[in-house]
Amino acid sequence: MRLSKRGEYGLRAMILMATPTEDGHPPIVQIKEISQREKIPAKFLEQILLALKNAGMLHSKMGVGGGYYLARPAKEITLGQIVRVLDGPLAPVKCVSQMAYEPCGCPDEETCGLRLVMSDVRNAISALLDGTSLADVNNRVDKVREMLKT
Amino acid sequence: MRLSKRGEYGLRAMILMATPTEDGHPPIVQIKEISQREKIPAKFLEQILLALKNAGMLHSKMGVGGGYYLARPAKEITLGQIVRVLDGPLAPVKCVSQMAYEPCGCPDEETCGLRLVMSDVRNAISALLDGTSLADVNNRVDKVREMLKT
DNA sequence: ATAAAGTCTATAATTTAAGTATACTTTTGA
DNA sequence: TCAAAAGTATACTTAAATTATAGACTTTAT
Repeated sequence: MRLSKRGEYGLRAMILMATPTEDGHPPIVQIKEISQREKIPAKFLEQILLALKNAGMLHSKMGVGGGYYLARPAKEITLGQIVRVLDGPLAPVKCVSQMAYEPCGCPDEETCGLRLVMSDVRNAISALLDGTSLADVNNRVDKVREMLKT
Repeated sequence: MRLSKRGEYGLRAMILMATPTEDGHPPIVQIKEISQREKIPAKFLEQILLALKNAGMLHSKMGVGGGYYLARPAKEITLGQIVRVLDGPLAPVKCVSQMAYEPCGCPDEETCGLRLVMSDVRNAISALLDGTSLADVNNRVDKVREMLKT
């Protein structure tokens, strides 16, 4: 049940880009900066951000002073969306996937025990990842920081 | 977040072996039979059952009339145990694994947003898989069968 | 014009997954 | 006692996915 490096790096990068700045604007961030701060190979990150851009979750600006920034407000981008773009469906087995259903070959799907359970697992994962936005993540981090300060 | 074929086949085989028979005994089942009923390549299944045996979840009997059977009652074997043997830790990232923790390299683990969320995901998966025994699965299948009958 | 950025595509390196092969041991029963 | 039925053990192969690197190109600000 592992998240790939691709997925992990992409999530880290998106969370970083969703970190609010003084002014209200979505911060514009360079690949190089993300790469250094999160210790992600720059060329690998490049591909990941490009995929996210092509999926419509990021915008970019070329040239001097350019970089990437969120295409939508942080509270409208969920972790589930990001993971699906980078790692594919959330479901542990294809036959319980909402996004990419495929039969799994059991004689009778309706009475397949594995399917019944894995369907619950997929729903639990989806509830968490589709229910958590980038803004939620950063709010949570802030709360933890508050707690630790005292 | 995908379950491997190894994990999937192993779960299917275990669920099948946990299917109760008339007498109370744990049924003894041959590789060949499981392989045919579940459409799993026999030689691949062989390795999977061996791993499960070496992990103490199955016993076996060699020779004519031999086969595999559950080492413990079906209600004492959880899906989580099986998945861990065949596919490794449930956690999406190593740094939230209970069984096989490893640092994931973020500057500060306590305030890592990804870690906070993935920890929830791992707990949700664990709650379901460690909370569901082979007996639970078959009871559930029986219930669905009842429902469909009417 | 030049340097700083992203774009695009190819390819290399590594790892993992999935499946096959083969030689062996144990047990039963004709 | 020996042949057939079963599991044991390990090695090997193949294919695919993952992770990463390389290089040539485009856009933009100054």
